[in-house]
Amino acid sequence: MPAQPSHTPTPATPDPGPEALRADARENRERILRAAREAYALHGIDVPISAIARRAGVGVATLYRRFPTRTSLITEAFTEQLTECAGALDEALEDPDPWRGFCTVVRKVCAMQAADRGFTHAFLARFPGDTAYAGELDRAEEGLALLVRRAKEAGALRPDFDVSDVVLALLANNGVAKGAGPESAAASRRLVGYLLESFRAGPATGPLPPPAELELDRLGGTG
Amino acid sequence: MPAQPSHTPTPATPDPGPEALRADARENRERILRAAREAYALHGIDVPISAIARRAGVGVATLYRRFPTRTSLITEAFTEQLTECAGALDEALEDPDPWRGFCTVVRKVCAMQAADRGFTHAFLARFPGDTAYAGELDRAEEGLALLVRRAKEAGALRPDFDVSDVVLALLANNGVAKGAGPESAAASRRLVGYLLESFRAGPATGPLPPPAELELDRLGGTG
DNA sequence: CGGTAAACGGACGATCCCTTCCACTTAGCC
DNA sequence: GGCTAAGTGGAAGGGATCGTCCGTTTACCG
Repeated sequence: MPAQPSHTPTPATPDPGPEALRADARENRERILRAAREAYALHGIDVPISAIARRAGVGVATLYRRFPTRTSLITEAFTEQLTECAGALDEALEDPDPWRGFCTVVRKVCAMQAADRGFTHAFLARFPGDTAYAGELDRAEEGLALLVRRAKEAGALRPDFDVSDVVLALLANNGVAKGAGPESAAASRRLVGYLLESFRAGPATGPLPPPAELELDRLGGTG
Repeated sequence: MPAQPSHTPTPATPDPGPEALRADARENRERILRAAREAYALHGIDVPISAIARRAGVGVATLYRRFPTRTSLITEAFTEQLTECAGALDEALEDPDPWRGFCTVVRKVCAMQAADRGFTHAFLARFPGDTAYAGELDRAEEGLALLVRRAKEAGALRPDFDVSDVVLALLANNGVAKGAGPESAAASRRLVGYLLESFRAGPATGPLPPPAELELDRLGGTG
């Protein structure tokens, strides 16, 4: 990355932010994001950039100037949904019944996975150098750990449940939800039903294989 | 496909079969299959043909003459494992305890998924016009249905279990097993532990979301 | 041992995708 | 209204993979 001309008004920020854009550019930026969300939801994050540009009715160059890298577009496109996830977690933490909160958040995130083919990929993929994601993820993991602890203390979640089992559930659900149609949504619901049932503390739970050391990053990489 | 010369000894079979090959060609064919299995296990079925050829120590043309299409190579490479699956199912059917048989076959196939990155893809992907697969699949589904019925009658498998839930489990497991390392094998084992527990007939099982109309084909397509 | 056809390998054209470049257009300010 | 810089679209460069072609090599048979 070459040095900027010596005295631009914004020396350290290559991205002036969406508000500083010219009106038409801001409009196009929104169109691109909308198109990207639609395309990702329908076809996963593997859709060519050119397809997104075409769907947005702009040229490829326009897209690239606004989102210099592929990942920056993906990141931006899914920020909304990530926020929604974080909100779901916050709501769950406010529920007086921690088990109900736990179920709700798991159901919600899994339903989002099933509804949007690209979501999990964006959710699980580690974007190098992307600090916004990292912060959210850390916060989410903290909140999740708290929720799990409370649900266990309430005697509703089985004691040998591990926080990483949430990731396990998300990955499993992702495997089911990848198919496009409405039946994959149904399949996802049924899987979550099974899983939540086995997560619940019960009388006759036998020993379980040990939890894998799953992290929210490190996963969803190459598959 | 143009007509053959009028009177070849094998008029209807474009593939003379591995035995009729020249010695060096047969040797190379085996090398290619071995290389393909290794590569698929390590990196999934997305590895370039050229990489497999290189690994096998042959040129690309050699590979293409033996396996005219990408899928023909994949099909051939995974036949062995499919046979193993069928064998596992047969064994399970001979087990006097249908529940134990059921658990064993689920664990086995899921472990194979976790051990071999390409396996599920080859297992679930529908290859148009591939009759060998179709026959095996039909047989497998029959056997599975029988096993499930027996396990239910024995009172070990919950009554609202559906045969398609096996596919559900495989897809879920696939989502977990996609990561390469040993921890994905551990994750797979743990998931299967959870799932089998929730599949087991128990006292306090609440209502479950309805089964999706999952078929062994139609899935694993585009994701 | 020599001939022939099968088999071989590397190079090649086609296709797809990402990314950059450049000449033209247009919004926003004076 | 006109100037300027931001913005735009399409074309072109670069990389990867698929599948084919063709001149060369080699196994097998007589």
